[in-house]
Amino acid sequence: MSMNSSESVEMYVKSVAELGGDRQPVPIGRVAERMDVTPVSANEMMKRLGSQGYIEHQMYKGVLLTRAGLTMANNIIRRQRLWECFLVDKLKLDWARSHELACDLEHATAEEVVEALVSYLGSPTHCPHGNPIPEADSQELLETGVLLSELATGHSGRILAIRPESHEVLAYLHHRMLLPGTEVTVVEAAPLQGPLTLHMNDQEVVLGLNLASLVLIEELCCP
Amino acid sequence: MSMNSSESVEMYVKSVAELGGDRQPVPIGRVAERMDVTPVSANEMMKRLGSQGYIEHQMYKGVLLTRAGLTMANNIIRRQRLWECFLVDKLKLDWARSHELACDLEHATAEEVVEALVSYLGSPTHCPHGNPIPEADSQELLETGVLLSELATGHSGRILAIRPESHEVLAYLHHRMLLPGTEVTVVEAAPLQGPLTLHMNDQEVVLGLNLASLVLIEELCCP
DNA sequence: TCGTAGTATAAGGTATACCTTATACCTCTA
DNA sequence: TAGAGGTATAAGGTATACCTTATACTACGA
Repeated sequence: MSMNSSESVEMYVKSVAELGGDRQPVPIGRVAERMDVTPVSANEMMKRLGSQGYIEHQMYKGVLLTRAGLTMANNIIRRQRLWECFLVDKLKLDWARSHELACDLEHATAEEVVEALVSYLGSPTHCPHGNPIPEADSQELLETGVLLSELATGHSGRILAIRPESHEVLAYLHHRMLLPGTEVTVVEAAPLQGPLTLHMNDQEVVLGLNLASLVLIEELCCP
Repeated sequence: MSMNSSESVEMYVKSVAELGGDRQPVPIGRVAERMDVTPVSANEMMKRLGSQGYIEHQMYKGVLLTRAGLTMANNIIRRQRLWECFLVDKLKLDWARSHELACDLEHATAEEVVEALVSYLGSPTHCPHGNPIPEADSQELLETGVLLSELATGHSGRILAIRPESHEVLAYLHHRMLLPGTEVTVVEAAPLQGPLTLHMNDQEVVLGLNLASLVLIEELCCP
């Protein structure tokens, strides 16, 4: 019962959570991609995480988070999003950069710092990218909205959140003003996984489908 | 020319600086003690730091910081003391705990965060324990005041700073109200490295000599 | 159903950062 | 000046977290 979760272990558990490991088995190959390691390395680590009780490995299918794993993931995500709030709201740092800066800090943050940060920030509920901040030791991974990539042509919605994959993605979306709160309408969806054409802020914006799948939308029923 | 300074490397360089490696050779045994590793391990690491140009090893005498080493140490100390200010002034966390909490954060802090933190905190000049915050890339390790352990009997002074060795030490001194700003008079110095008897806040306080050597004093000429 | 893409495991290697044990060596003090 | 205590190095071990190469196995689509 060692409470030794190294930075590496924490990053893997967070990755599994962000790949949906709380609901469906996540293929280890996906984890390897996300962590930028070889499948062999990811496999080794999954074995370790399994023996430490954070994941359950279904052969040839993927890994699922256990309760302990989900709790750990939520606590890491909690820390990260709180730091993002601090970096953006207080330090006025770049919205797109905040994600990776917070990722460095999240592993070095004691519980008492997290709780003090919560009060200091006024108990924020969402990070600057619109993602919900889990409660401490939460067992559920909150999901908001539908993917912009799955919004039907002609339909409208308001951007709720951006899944913060990388600095690159965030900077790109920030530059096109695809930010939480913005209203968008899908004008056209090109065939063969082609890009979406969106109407927003009285402008037309063309967005790749993979990028659109990182944008979470609250569909507006009466546009 | 790799800008890879691992947490371990950073901690060793900081230790050497705090042991006076900017002025006199620090015996590697002292470094080993401070880092809580064996002399053999410290020796291995000193070899690496030497090859990376952070220290200079004088055989059987000790290690000295190079320019690069001193710059690194100052930047680490700068980060730590800034975080201490944030933790104590903004988050209202424990004065004694802030040192080690900041030590965790200091290695995970990007340059842009440091600079944003400086503005946010209003460019503080000293940490909550009274130690000066070095400028970015500073080449000089600032020293303030004289050691309380070297204050002559009968003399008075004002506490400038506490050398933050450990949580234990800080908690002890905090409990006795030995804080920056307090005025103290040395009433008696027991022989054979015995404890000091101090007069402060209309009370008598007895303090071990080793502890007194962690307290920095501005001597008051006309008590 | 066959093959391929993806998944699993074995074997062996690297780098970091520690450890122990043993030996040699220097410096300083009694 | 001799010995003790501290310092240096060699040799070999551990754990983590990666890697490559090779082999085997599974699942799924054509």
